[in-house]
Amino acid sequence: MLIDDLHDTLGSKSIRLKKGEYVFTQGQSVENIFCVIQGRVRLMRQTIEGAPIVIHVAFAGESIAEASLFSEKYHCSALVDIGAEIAVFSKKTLLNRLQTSPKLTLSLLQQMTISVRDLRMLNEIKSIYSAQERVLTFLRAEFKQEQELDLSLKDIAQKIGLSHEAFYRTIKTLETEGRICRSGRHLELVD
Amino acid sequence: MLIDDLHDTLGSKSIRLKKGEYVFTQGQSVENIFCVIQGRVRLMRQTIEGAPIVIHVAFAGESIAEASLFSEKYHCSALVDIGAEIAVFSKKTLLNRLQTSPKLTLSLLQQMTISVRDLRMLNEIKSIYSAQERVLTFLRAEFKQEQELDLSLKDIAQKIGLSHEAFYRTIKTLETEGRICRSGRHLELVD
DNA sequence: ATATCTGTATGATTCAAATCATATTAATTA
DNA sequence: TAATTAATATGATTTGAATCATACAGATAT
Repeated sequence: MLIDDLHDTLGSKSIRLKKGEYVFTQGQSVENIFCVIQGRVRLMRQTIEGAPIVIHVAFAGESIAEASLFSEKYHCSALVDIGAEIAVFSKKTLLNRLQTSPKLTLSLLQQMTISVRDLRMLNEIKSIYSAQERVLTFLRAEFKQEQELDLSLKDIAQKIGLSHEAFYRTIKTLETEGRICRSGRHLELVD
Repeated sequence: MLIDDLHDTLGSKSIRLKKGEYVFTQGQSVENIFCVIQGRVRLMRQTIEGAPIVIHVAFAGESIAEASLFSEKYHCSALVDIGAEIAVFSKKTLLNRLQTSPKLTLSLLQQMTISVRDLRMLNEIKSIYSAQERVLTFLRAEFKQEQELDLSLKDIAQKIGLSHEAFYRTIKTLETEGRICRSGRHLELVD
């Protein structure tokens, strides 16, 4: 786990934030890299014309802003979703340590490759026009990576680029057709 | 540039492939990581039900399959688009060198952060429902990163998740409305 | 130079997802 | 516990992007 490597190498300082508070905001200069220890953080981007969109939802154990390690400014905002404890690592110090700690760098690199794969998968899913196929493909992808992610249906809808109404309807249809099973917000593929 | 770092550290071996040949295919075990020296390579993924979708188009200077550095199998296929010269680096050797060469690892890491940002941007763009707004947002994003990418209109359409017909129509409308300028396949934002 | 394929372009039509509206239930907060 | 907010749900309607079809230009290959 990345956070352990970070902790071993850098020591740790942590902050507690309540729901609604920001870890950082879009455009701020990048001073720190963070890890969610507890709680949940939502990475959002303010689009110029429309509503803010959620880029990522980070759960306990995940690092955030690693993608900004080589950037001047944060390209998104991090909004605390569920009261969180967050480890803080100085970007400058981290960059220095990376020069000499291949283990840490590899750990980060590995995490980034996972992000890339996930993002590509999501892009692929979003290229599917039919809502049914899109949802099914998403569920198959989720199923593969076996990590129970607890997102609200509304969040899933946003993640895969459907209106929440369309998403509700789609999962209802899929359920009636017997292609998925539901228990509350948990969705499961049949067969 | 990553390829220089790779070359310095690993030495280089290169292959020449003609249009239509595959550098690697989805599901093959990952033995090598590649860099495009000349030509163009299309990363594609075969979806189960539908048409193959283009994940990425790699131009000269870009590495491909770095995201598979920690994977067992390639999760996409690399199809040569324009006859290409491609540098080949053994994954195993590369992974070994990464243990001891922080500079190389950082170089890779930096490239991955760029990929992550680009992919997030694309996801954001694909969340926009209106074709016009989607195209405009794409052009704004392209404009920012200043690297003239020479994709066919059809490829751009696919990239941003529009049917090519809808894309042709949209850029036509945007042009008539004076919001973009066109010269052949080159699109430019007005003001 | 000719043939073949691919990209560009536009028209006609369909259809499914967005949108707007309104309840109902669940989850937070006071 | 009550009050408030957010998520789930579903109906009615609109709209605009996909799809199908066809044509032409440009690029590639023979």
